[in-house]
Amino acid sequence: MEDVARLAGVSMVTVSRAVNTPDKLAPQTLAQVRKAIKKLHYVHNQTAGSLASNRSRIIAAIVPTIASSIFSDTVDGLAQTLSQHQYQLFLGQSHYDLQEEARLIDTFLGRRVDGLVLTGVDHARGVRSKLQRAGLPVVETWDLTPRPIDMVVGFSNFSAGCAAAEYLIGKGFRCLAFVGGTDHRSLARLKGFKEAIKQARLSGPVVVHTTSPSTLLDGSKALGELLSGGRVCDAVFCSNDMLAAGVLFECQRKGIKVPLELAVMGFADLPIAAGIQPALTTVQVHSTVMGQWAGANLMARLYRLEKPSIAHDLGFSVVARDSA
Amino acid sequence: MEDVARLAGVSMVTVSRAVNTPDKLAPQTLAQVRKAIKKLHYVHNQTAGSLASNRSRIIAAIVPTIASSIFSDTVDGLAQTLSQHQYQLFLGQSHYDLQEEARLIDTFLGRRVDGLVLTGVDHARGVRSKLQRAGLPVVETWDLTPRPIDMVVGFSNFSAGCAAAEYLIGKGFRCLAFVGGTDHRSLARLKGFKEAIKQARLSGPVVVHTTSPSTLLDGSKALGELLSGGRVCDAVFCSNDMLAAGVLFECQRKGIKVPLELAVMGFADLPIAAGIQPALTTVQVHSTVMGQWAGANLMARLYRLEKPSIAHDLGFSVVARDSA
DNA sequence: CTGAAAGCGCTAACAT
DNA sequence: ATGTTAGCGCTTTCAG
Repeated sequence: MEDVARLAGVSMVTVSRAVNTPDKLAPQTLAQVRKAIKKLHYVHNQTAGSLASNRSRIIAAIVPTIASSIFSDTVDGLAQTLSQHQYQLFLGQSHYDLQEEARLIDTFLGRRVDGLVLTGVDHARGVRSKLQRAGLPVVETWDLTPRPIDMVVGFSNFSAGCAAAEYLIGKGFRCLAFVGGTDHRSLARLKGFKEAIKQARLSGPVVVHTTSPSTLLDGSKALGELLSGGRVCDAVFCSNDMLAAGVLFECQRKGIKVPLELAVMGFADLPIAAGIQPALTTVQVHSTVMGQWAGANLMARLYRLEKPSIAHDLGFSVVARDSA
Repeated sequence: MEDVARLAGVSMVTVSRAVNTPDKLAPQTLAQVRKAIKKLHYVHNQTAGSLASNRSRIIAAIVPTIASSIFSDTVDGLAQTLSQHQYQLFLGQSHYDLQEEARLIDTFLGRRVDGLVLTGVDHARGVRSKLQRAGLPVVETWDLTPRPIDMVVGFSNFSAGCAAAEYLIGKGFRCLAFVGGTDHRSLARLKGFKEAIKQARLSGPVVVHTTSPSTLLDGSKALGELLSGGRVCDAVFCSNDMLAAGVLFECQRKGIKVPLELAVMGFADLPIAAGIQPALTTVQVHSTVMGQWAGANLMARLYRLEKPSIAHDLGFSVVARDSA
């Protein structure tokens, strides 16, 4: 930077300003500095900048997994917003393990990220207090809670589970099954699902647990378990669309007619839900918007533009298609 | 850090060593320092560490998109390797735009990443020289080239295209079609596909171009175009499995029997290929391994453990299933 | 609009 | 095994 300053005949501060706040310089000075930067192939060192300014322009996001497409839209929405503000994204995977999440949070804190996006509202002991002590903006996503660490955007997994059961019961199905993982959010959906069944004075549901992340293959296997069980169900609610697609494919293989012999319902409304044959009835959530909201509210807080809202319920909706 | 040092009755370097190289301390000293760290809730500042040590422990990866699952396994493989070495991952999306890739490279260089993983071997002007001048390890993926920027791991997209055509021709299909995007790698596959058709003295192929990233929906639409075209084809090669799945679903909707009336072949061997009904014949590539190789060779170079290889051909294989 | 001085919080290279 | 010294490359604050 000193070399650039010398070549441009200015001081180092001016070079710094040329990089960070170009509008605060006289156009001519700016032009000279830029020429010098180009000639010397100068690459501004953001690390030093971050240290001096105490601002990293980095946001970290932790998702359970990126290989399953369910969270990638949220990351994408977040990335969209961040790139508009020259922010970079650190990505971490918790693999559905709260301890792993806690470890990632520690390293991100050490790297002085300006903000953090978490998946879910269920965390390891000590995480809440550590983050509050750190005082950095945090957004929890994909769920709601009356007591967020800082901000939260999502929807009620419990209500979504209820809605799924109500939809199926409304369609006349009487023996319901649930296929899903054992993470906090899947279990919340299951709880809602059970509650609605109870309200309708039906028995069940039959439950098959899969290991997270739940894949297409888990769906196929789950159908097998379901069929070998004692009770014969007429509808299955899967806690994500991939699982549901796996069930659907297995039905095709086994010659089970959907929805006549078995209704199938998914969750998330991934692109495959609308594309698959028969089209999948599912619960739509606003995956991309969650990421965008997280990004926007992090930025709002970092730029002190406004008092961002603390909680935001994006809701969900049952999308009725052919499979149920 | 000074506070910790004082409380533990040691100097700052000792605290630094307790964090970075704990085995170089006497067990007792280490314990004292750790106690002080805990008591004061000290969070080590890696940014300052990076500046002082000139090493960020960050690797940046640029993929065309994360929302399409095709590259997420590579990112996952990379992340696996990095986490073993306490490295963090910056993720950027180029959206299939070389200029966008170049911009991302600039910001990553400014953040002094220790290494870079790129998708493809086709880049904007000036990128090669800039990276070579920066002197940081770079791995290009998902393709091969005789002249890598630094290291390259992948497979020949041209050969994969050939292999697809040869497989279909070997199965007796005579009028082939290609559905795929217009990025460098898809076009290389198309080139190979054409070459093999020419070698077999057949005419065609019929080509339908989609916009990248190519989705399920693009596949459905592409089948429409294919059917409305003049020539009636008996086999389609899709440049990724999602596209192929879209074609398959559309065939089901239109009552076209696969593979009897139309054979469908995909690319990448995503989980859906094996799961879908009928199971999709496809070209398998080693998506996760590419990421792992990239990570391992970046680490090898950064730790100077060995002279890493410059180019690595992971190959591919045609997986024959039911759709073709 | 531009500059001088004083760090940001840590680590490398030497010492002991 | 631990400490001392001297920065890493930038930005902040305050002046002018």
